[in-house]
Amino acid sequence: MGDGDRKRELTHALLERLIHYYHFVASQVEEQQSSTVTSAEIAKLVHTDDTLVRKDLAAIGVRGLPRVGYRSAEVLRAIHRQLGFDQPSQAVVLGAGRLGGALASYDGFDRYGLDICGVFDTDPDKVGAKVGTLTVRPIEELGEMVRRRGISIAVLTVPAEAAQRVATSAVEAGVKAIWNFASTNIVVPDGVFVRHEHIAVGLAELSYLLKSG
Amino acid sequence: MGDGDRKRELTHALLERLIHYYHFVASQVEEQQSSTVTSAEIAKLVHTDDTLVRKDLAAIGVRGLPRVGYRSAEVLRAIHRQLGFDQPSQAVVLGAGRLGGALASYDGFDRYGLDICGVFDTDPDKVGAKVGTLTVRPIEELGEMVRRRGISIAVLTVPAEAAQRVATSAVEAGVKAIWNFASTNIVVPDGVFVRHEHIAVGLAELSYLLKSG
DNA sequence: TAGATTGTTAATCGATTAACAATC
DNA sequence: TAGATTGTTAATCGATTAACAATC
Repeated sequence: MGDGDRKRELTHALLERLIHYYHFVASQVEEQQSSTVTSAEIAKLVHTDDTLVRKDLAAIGVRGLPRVGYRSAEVLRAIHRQLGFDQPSQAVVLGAGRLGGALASYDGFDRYGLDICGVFDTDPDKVGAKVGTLTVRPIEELGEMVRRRGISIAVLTVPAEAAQRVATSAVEAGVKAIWNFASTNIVVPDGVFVRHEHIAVGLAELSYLLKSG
Repeated sequence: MGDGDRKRELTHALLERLIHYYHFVASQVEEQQSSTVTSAEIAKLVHTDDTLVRKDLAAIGVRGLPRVGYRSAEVLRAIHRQLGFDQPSQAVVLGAGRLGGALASYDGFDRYGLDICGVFDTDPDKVGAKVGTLTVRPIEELGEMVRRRGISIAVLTVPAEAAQRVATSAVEAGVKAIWNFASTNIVVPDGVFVRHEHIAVGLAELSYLLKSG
């Protein structure tokens, strides 16, 4: 990317906040008649500070109107563009257990430019089953589909002992990022992103807050 | 809590790192014969810096051995104590769909002092079904179970339109924290913790990294 | 001892918050 | 105008990193 490129690297925290803003502003637009939203309103919904909201919006080029707030449509459009929701990423889910099924049939992804376009499993009993609008396919067909459709992301929900093997074959087929729900580390070549999702963390944190707070 | 109390408030980030350390040190103990681990080894597994690992461990009172590292058992014990894994928190899952089922049957919680002891749904077709070792119960029985067993956490996986209603009845029954997977905000009285889990964030972030990095 | 590793202080960095000016 | 809200700079805070001393 060139020096003059508008798109700067967003930090994890900012990215997360922008997605939250997007979510809540979109909800507000659906539920209410108002076409504008103030930084204080967004801040309240997202449990953060209004100054931070203004700074974040300024960072992605949204200008507000003093005494009015921000035009909701403009906020949505800016986040949409900044996060590249208009260039959808295609993903496959590997493992058609309960978690894989939940993720594959979750209909909240498309709003964020995410398209789950396949579910795979090794278990012959699961192959052929319907998961939402998708049909579970045998894992042998993964490589062909990834190559043919240029799929870039794999969502890994297989058991820990299969995780490395399945991840390796996904990467060999051309996947560039792995969202890993298996409770084990996986090793991938340089240039492949891995995000390890540690599902117990959220609950453990709540539990800790209860005990200490 | 008194001034002299040992247990200080842990930040979100530190809490998350400690859980990761716990997870990986425990795995390492299971897999290898070594009973010690260095800060550099932990740092590599968790993708962070070895200085930070030493600082974190010092913060929870673990002392290492120069030229050797840390005794794995001591690391585990300290995190275990600090995070209160020995005083288990009991939780119920509300909503027995795919996601609720996945969470209710996930066996990785107990290691962190978390005990899922009930699954509830309104759908008569789901009531009575087995989810892991649990049986789905009608939501009408929620209050009684929460009161009788002193359950403090509810994991909310019902559809958005039911979220507020179900959350309210859980709070009325005595639940003190809600792990909210419904894609809507819920309002609770002061003193009740809510953690909103926005499932699309992880995937959206990977997608963004692919497009920009 | 020499060397590897921990432990800790200081420096840096970035994110958040506070203050207030600018604007309609 | 007065007042509500954005926009932006400066101050603060906390987390991370770097440097290096302490230790076995």
